Amino acid sequence: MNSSSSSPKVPIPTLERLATYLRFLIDLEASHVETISSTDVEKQTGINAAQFRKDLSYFGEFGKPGVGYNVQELQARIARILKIDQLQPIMVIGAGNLGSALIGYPGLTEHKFHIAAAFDRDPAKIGCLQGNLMILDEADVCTVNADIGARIAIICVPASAAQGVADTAILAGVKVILNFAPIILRVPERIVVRNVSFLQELAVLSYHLSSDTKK
Amino acid sequence: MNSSSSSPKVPIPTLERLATYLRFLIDLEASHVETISSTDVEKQTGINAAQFRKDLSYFGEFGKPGVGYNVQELQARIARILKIDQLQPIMVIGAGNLGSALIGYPGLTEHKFHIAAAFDRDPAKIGCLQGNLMILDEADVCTVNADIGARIAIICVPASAAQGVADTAILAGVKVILNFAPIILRVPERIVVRNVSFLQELAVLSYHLSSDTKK
DNA sequence: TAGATTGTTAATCGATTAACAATC
DNA sequence: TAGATTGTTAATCGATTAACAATC
Repeated sequence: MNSSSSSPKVPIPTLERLATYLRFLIDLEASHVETISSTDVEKQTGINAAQFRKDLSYFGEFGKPGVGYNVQELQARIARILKIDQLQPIMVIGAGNLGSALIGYPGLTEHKFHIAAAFDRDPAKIGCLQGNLMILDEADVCTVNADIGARIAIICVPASAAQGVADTAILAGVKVILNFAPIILRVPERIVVRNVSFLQELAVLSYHLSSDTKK
Repeated sequence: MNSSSSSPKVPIPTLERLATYLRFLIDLEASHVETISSTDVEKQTGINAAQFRKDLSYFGEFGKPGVGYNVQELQARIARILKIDQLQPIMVIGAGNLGSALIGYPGLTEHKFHIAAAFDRDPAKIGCLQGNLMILDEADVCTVNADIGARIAIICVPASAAQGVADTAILAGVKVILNFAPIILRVPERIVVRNVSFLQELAVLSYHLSSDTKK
C-alpha cells in the first residue's frame, strides 16, 4: 500500500528534510568526514537532533549508539530511500526561462536527477540546443517517453497550457509532477503533484514587512 | 511586536493560503462574482471551509452571517494584509535564466509585486534589456536601492555567490529575502528568509514513485 | 568499565477541522 | 420569521521535541 518499503506513513516535512540531509552528507563526504552524530547535524544544519533521529527512524536503524552515523553509508541509504541512488530520468515541459534554468541547474545532476528530455511547443525553440539537450516538440512527449521512461515531469508552461501538458505527461507514463504554473491541476488520484508558487512565497515575505513605508 | 496589526501569531500555512485566496478572489472579481460563502471557497479551491474562516479570523471579521463575503472587499483587505494593496518594489539579484523567468512572470504584476531592479555581476549582461528592465551592476545595489526602496530581494545567483549578495542586499535596506540558492543563508535575526529548493521538491516526488523500475 | 550516542516512547506544541451559538 | 452562514470554541489530528533505557 505504502509507496516506501516500510509501513508507517512518512510525514512530508520528514521527506523534505531527508533531501537536506542528503545534500549535507554529500558535502561531508567530499570533505572526507567519516562519522557524524545527530548533535553534529544539529550544529551544522540547525535541524534538531531528535528530529534528525526521528526522521531516520521511519526507515530503519542507521547509526551506532555511542558512535554516530557512517557518512558514506547514510548518504547511500537516504539516496536509496529517495530513489536517487541511480539516475532518475525527468522530463521538462516548457523551455522558457524557467525550464532553461532547471535544465542548466548543476545541483540536479549531483543528486542523480537527470533531465532526459525537454519539450516546447514553440517551433522557434524546437530543435535548438539548450546546453547539450535538444528541445523536442511537445507533440512527441508520448513517443519520446516510451524510450526515456521518465516518471517525473516538471511543468514550466504558462497557466493556460498547464492542464493540457499535465494530461499529456500522464498519458506518457509520468507518475508525479512538479508544477510551476499557478493553477490547481486536475489529475487522477494515483498521480502526486507538488506546486511551487512564487506568489505564495513572496506573499509570506511581504506580510512580514513592518507596516511603515519608510525603511 | 507582531509585524501585523493584530496580536496573535499567524501560522505560516495561513499566510500561504491567503495568497491562494487572493488569487482566487481576483479571478472571481474578473468574472463579476459579488459574493461568496466559505462553502463556495471549499468547493472551488479544495480548502476546507472552516479553515478559510479560521484563516480570516486572525485578521478580523470579513463576512456577514447568512450572506457570505463580498468578493471585492475581501480581495482588497487580503491584499492589504499581505502589503500588496499598492505596488511592492522588489529587487532581483542574478539575471540568469531563473532571474529572467521571474522578471518576465506576468502573475507578479497582477498581484502588485513590482520588480523594480535586476542586478547581475556579468559585464556581458549589465546594460542589457530584459523585457523593459535594464540589468544593472551588482556593485550598485546599495545606491540604486536608495532610490527604489525595495525591501524584498530575490536571490537567483549560484550557491557560491549567494551569501555575498544577501549581505549586500541587507546593507541596502532589504528586510526579507526569497532565496533560490541551495545554501542556508546567515542573516541577522530581524531578516526573514524563505528558501525555495528544487531539490527538496523533486526528492519528495521521487520518494512517491513506486519502487518497481518498469512503468 | 565509563562515556557517548542511538532509537523510541511520552510530552508538548501547533495546526486542522467539526460543532454551534450568534446574527444577518 | 426561517434559512443560511458567519466567527469562534472545543475536539482532533499530526508533527516536533524532550527524556531515557538500550547499546556500542
